[in-house]
Amino acid sequence: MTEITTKDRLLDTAERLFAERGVKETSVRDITKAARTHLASVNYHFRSKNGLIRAVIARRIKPLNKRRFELLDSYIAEAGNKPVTVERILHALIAPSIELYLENPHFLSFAGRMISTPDKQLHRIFASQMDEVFSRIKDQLMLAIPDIPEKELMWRIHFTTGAIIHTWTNHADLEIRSGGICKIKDKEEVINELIAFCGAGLRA
Amino acid sequence: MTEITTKDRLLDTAERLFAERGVKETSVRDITKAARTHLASVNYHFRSKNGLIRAVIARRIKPLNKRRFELLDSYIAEAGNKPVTVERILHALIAPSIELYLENPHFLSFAGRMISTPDKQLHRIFASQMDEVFSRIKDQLMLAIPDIPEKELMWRIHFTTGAIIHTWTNHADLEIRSGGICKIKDKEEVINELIAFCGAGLRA
DNA sequence: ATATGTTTCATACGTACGTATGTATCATTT
DNA sequence: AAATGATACATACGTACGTATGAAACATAT
Repeated sequence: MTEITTKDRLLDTAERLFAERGVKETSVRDITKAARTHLASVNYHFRSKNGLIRAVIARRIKPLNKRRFELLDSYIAEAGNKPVTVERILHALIAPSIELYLENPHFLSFAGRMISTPDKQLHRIFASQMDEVFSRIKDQLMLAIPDIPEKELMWRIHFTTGAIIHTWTNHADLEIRSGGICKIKDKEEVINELIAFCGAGLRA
Repeated sequence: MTEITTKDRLLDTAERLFAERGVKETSVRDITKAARTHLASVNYHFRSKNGLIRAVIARRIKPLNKRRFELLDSYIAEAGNKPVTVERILHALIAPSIELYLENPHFLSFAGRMISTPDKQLHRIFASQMDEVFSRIKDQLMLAIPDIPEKELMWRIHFTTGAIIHTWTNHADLEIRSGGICKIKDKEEVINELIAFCGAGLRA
């Protein structure tokens, strides 16, 4: 509950409020009040509100992609000379995000929205990180399903991304609409459903 | 270029600026200035900024869903006693939105973002409209692919939605990343790719 | 114990915002 | 032509915002 430093408390609180209310809708005063510190602390620790936003993002995004690459590399090593299966490639892409979501839902609902933010600077932060991931995923998919033309593959990776991100941002609606039977808490189920859907879509 | 009434000019301008910059990031002053009218006109014609936001949404969302239902109904009639194919069901869901996007890209990139807005009131406007659509789409899909358990179907409709919305909001990234080969302007291609991907995913 | 660097805090500044008000202009009807 | 209602407009109010400043409290090291 109580974090060690003010700086961490600010990061945690900002992350939560950004997710719950939006970035523009959350004032520095809201954040510092909720973090039980003083107004000037954001400017002291992060230079500006924008600095805080960037710090919130930086804290989570690198570890997430690191985990994806670790998984992907392990599957590549495991497969030896043979291509990694589509399902394993998707698992490396999807599972780390769902795991992160269940550890800390705030960041990914925030991030999911920021991926389509009109703020070009913020958008670029996420887009550049995703480019790395897509590049590696695409390489592996081209080995796994070599018959799919590149153009088609790019569309399908795009749709896959959409399905994943929509799950970060809008699973609550699904839970309500499904009368509570589709829950993001069912981690394995979410991952398996995403992999089944996107896997079939990719091979289509 | 020049619209007939101030009211329409405000709607068009607001729609564009909301899409380009975001709702919170667009001030009433920005809108009225770009629409070449005076500050007070928003309050006069729409009561408040919030009223303007709602009017922008109302103008587009009903006709969009009307078109979807028209298509779906025509496919149902055409199929007679037999179930409508998955591909036709998806066509009724997808094609009207891509067509609207190409007529007026502003609304759907705005709407795509608003579907995951933390603003509960705004979110509800979109979510309630989508509930209607999902309900009818789901009924038809249950006839088309009766072997898929309901829970699984709901997940897959959710993923389908994600793929579509992500295309409204983030196709520009795909176009860049693909070196220009995947373009939303290729209407038939986008629709066909979406249908192929989601169709395969739904049947998986 | 004193000095030094770090963190906390109260407060102030300038700006931008949504909205309300009062008046002026225009169009329509009689 | 006069009256009436709709629209346009300039302007003011109060509030909320991000940031800056300078002093206070605290911790650490010598």
